[in-house]
Amino acid sequence: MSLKHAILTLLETEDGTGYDLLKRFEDHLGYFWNASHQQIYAQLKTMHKGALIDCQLEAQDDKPDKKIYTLTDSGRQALSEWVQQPLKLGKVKDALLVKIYAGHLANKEQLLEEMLHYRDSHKRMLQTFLAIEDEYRNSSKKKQQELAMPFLTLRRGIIGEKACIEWAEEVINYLQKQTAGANK
Amino acid sequence: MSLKHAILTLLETEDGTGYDLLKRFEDHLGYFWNASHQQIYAQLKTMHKGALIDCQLEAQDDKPDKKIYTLTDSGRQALSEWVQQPLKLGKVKDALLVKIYAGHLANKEQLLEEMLHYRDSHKRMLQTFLAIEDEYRNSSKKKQQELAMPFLTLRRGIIGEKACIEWAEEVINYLQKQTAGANK
DNA sequence: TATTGATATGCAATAAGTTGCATATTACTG
DNA sequence: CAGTAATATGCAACTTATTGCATATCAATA
Repeated sequence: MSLKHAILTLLETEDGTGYDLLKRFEDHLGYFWNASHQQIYAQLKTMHKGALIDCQLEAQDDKPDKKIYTLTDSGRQALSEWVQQPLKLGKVKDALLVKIYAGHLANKEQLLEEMLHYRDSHKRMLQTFLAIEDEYRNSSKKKQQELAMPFLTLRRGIIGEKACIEWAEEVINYLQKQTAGANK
Repeated sequence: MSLKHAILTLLETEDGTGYDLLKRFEDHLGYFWNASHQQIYAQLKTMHKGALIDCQLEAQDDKPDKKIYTLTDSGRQALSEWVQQPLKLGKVKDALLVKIYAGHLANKEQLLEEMLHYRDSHKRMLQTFLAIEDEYRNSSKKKQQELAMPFLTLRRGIIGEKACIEWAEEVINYLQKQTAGANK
């Protein structure tokens, strides 16, 4: 399992509650890892039982207590062991491609619309990433060195989004020719 | 679930046994969908129960019987319904990026080696895809029209692999500078 | 002739992920 | 003052996927 390792990674950077982690998945790891709050809370419970993380209750007036999780030595070790050992190649599951593969069954106009939407989503994502990149490039040398590795994951996002858009344009181009031809 | 739809898609192109489907996942959909044989056989069973597919036993001398599955009308309809309706965005899970994110904990040489291996795998994959592309471009106009949509999925593969390689080069470049610097 | 690899199928246990529901507070908006 | 969104947590049921095991034949190889 790797949600475990994703959580260890986030906690290694900074302690936090389940909710914090959820936000950080959305904001920082969102491009390459997703997890629902249910999954995160369940995983934290398991990891706490397994002594990979500690939990401090922070009482808050009126609000329910926060559970702030921190790495234990054992958790830190598990993380660095995981980072050392090679990964097996991850499995891909892209339903959109299955759909395109079976695209002759689809209404071309509808497919075109979906592709336009797909392209635009990815364009928006790219803009977001580019803004973060800009911020990084304008930060201090020290900060840049600190964030060098996370920055490389951002680069993956940027390069990946550009690829998505490039491909989407090809598909859109093809579908537009098709639908234009059909209306002649 | 979408393994169901991936299987429907494959069977729509051509009837086949579970084993055939496994091979076709590996050879054709491999870039964007993976499934183990256990998953496929179990899914076929479920789909057969649900009357999305039919099953003809083909007796073979000595060898165990083949179960050749074909789409039913109901299966064909389920597929075209699925193709019509818009998808929700798929979730990404890329453990390598989690690892890079936590890369400051890793041995840089080891990480470098893993990235070199990653790049080379993707280079090989790209070569394979380019060869298939070449084959397509040298086939008849008729064939090209028939395979237009699957060809677009191949294009996704090609563009995606190029992006992987480009990113890998960036990471490798960074890691090489780091390890060189450390040895000075 | 023994072993390996490809063909061909499947069950059972476990792990991982999704969906739906549930609660409780605070802060903002209409 | 009612409704919505954000904060903060979790259970239970269900679906989906992985891992390990199991069987049986045929063809080629060592």
